[in-house]
Amino acid sequence: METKVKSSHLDKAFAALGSAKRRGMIETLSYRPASVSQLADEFNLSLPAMHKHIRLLEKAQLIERRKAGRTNFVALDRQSLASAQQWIGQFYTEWGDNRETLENYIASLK
Amino acid sequence: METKVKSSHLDKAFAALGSAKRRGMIETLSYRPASVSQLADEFNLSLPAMHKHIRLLEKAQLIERRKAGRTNFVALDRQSLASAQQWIGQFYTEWGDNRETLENYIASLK
DNA sequence: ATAAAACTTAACCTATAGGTTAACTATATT
DNA sequence: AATATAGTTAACCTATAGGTTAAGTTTTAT
Repeated sequence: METKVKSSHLDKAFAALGSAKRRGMIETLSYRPASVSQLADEFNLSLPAMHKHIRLLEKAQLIERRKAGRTNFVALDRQSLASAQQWIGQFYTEWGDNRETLENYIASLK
Repeated sequence: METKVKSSHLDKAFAALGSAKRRGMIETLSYRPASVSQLADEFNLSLPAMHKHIRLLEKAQLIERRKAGRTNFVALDRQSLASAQQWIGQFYTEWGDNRETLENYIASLK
């Protein structure tokens, strides 16, 4: 399994996920692709504002975009999502946290 | 399984993870707790600069802090990491992505 | 040919990130 | 008591996020 990803991609992916609005867009796109206008409409954003979110998500490679006529469709690209999840997975594992508490650690230093 | 988390916490956690430096700090803390000075030293940052990162990570609840004498120790708090991972898990599943491509979707609209 | 639709781009504004240096506080050492 | 250690806080600077309005472009509809 390949885990190493260029750091700047993870930077952009995590940063992009740091907005509830954009996470909402990702949720929307998890059901089906949508056009820029449809998203702008759903999230009550002007086209220029949505455009900026789209570009951010695109640079983070969280979505892919394809133009059809005058309409721009975007779809989720689950690979960056996977990379982000895997990065976290290195340090968090579902099967529990049996590490010492900070308190114990400090006590152990004395 | 409880998935719902106050949106602003996820906002802060993901935003905090959107920096390679801070992800490095999290990796360091995944081995053992450390003091603010130790981290500043390891990451070649001034104390005020490190202080800001610490506060960000703390507000995102990615770390906990405890003062012992004049030294401030911080340790990973894996719960926010878990929340972030779970959020992503809703939309990305390891067992594959058999969804249609954007291209196919667009074709299907005609 | 004209006009409308679906963006895109540019100029602008405000807030926040992330660093700096300088000054201040609290704890430990000599 | 004086000094050094380990932070913290404040004032400042620059870059970027995320919105706005206005203008420009490309494609479709009339």
